Amino acid sequence: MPELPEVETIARTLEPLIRGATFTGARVLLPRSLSAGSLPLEQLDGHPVGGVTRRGKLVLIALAPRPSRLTQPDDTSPHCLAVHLKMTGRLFVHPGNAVPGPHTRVIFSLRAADGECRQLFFDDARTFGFVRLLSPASLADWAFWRTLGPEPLETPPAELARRLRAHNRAIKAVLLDQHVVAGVGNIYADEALFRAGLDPRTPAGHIPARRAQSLCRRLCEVLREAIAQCGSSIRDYRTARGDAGAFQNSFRVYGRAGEPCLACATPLARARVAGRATVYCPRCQERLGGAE
DNA sequence: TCCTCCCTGTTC
DNA sequence: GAACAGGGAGGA
Repeated sequence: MPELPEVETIARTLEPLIRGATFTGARVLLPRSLSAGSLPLEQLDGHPVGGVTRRGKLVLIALAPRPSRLTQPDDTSPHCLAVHLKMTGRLFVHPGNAVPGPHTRVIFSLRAADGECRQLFFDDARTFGFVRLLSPASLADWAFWRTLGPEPLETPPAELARRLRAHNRAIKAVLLDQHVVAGVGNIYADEALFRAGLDPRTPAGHIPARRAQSLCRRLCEVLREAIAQCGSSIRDYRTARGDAGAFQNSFRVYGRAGEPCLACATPLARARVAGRATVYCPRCQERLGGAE
C-alpha cells in the first residue's frame, strides 16, 4: 500500500542504484502489468536513466536522450517510465543473472556506468500495479496524469483547504480523491484526520476554512514525518534497497480499531467511509454539520 | 455521489 | 473457505 511517503522513499532509494545506467531490454512476464496506453518497451533500449522522481503515488523514471543518435528527440520519443505500485508493487535492483520470483511481472535490463549488467524487477503479487512508457505527447494525453491533483507538500495550506472545501462528500473521501490532492491513501488520510480532530464522515464543505487549513498542515506534518522514517511497512512495502519503513510504529489510529485512543483512552471506532476501512476516535474527532 | 469490480496472499 | 486488504475505473 505505498502512498506518498512510501513512493517518495522508493524513488529516493532507487535513484542512486540506477541513475546513469542504460536500458538494454525489457521482458513483460504478465501482459496486464504493462499499461494499455504504454509505448512499446523496446523503445527503452539505449536510453540512460536520468533520474527517479515521484508524482502522487507514481514512480517516474526519467529517461535521458540516447547519446549516439543523430535525430533529435521529439514529442513522441520515450520520455519517462511511470510505475504505479498500487497495493503490492515493488521495484528491486538485482544482479544481471538473477531469476524472476513468483510475482515478478516485468524485468528491465540495464547496463550500469561501470559496465555491469543489472536487472530492475517490477514485482506485484496482486497485479493491480502497472508500468507505462510515456512520451511527452502520450503523457499529456493520459487522463489520469492530466487530472492529478496538486502535490500536498508543495501547495500552500490555504489552496489545499480551498480544494477540499469545494466538495461536499465525506472529508475522508475527498482526501483520498487523487484529483483533489495527489498521493494520499487510506493510512495518511486516517492519521491526518485524527491529528486534526475531525470525524472522517464530516462533509468537506462543512469544515470552516481555518479548520480545513489546520487539517492540511496536519496532513503535511504526518507525510513529512513518514518520509523521514522511510514510510510505513504494513505488509508488502519495502524501499528499493529492500528495507522496511518504520512509520507503522507511529500510527495513532490506522490499524488500531478497538485499542485505546492515545489521547483520551476511548476505544477507537471502526467505520467504512468511501468504501475503505476507517479508524477514528469517536471522542477526539469532531463531526461537523450534516445529520448524525 | 456511491457502489462494484479487479486480484491474490494472509488471516480468522 | 470466507473475509479482508484497497487505488482507480467505470457504471448506476
